[in-house]
Amino acid sequence: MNTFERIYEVVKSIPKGKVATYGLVALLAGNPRLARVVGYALHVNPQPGVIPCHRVVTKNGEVSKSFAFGGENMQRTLLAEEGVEFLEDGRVDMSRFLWRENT
DNA sequence: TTAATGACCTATC
DNA sequence: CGATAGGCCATTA
Repeated sequence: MNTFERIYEVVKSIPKGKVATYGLVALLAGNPRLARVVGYALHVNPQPGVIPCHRVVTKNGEVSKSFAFGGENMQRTLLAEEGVEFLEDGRVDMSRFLWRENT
């Protein structure tokens, strides 16, 4: 199992209506320092539609600008459709929708 | 193998 | 609070 595949598995394991941070995915992937690699892995996104990259946000719950595959608004909309609420700052409500293993 | 890049995170000014 | 610098790991050329 390569690091990338592990990251993909983790990202795909993110339940609907919740969001995960790069650091969290990296942590579950094996190393908490893989945050950058996680972003890189999602960057290549070999399986769009299968990998909910829109559920991955930064630790601050903010969506990466470079992400904007269809506009930052797009990602927000997708998450909103899943039931994820947003703060007035335009960030995801990490305190409530941050994905956790034990919910 | 070396050098360079990155959808990050943390610390400091 | 906003901006800058450094560090971490893996991938790619």
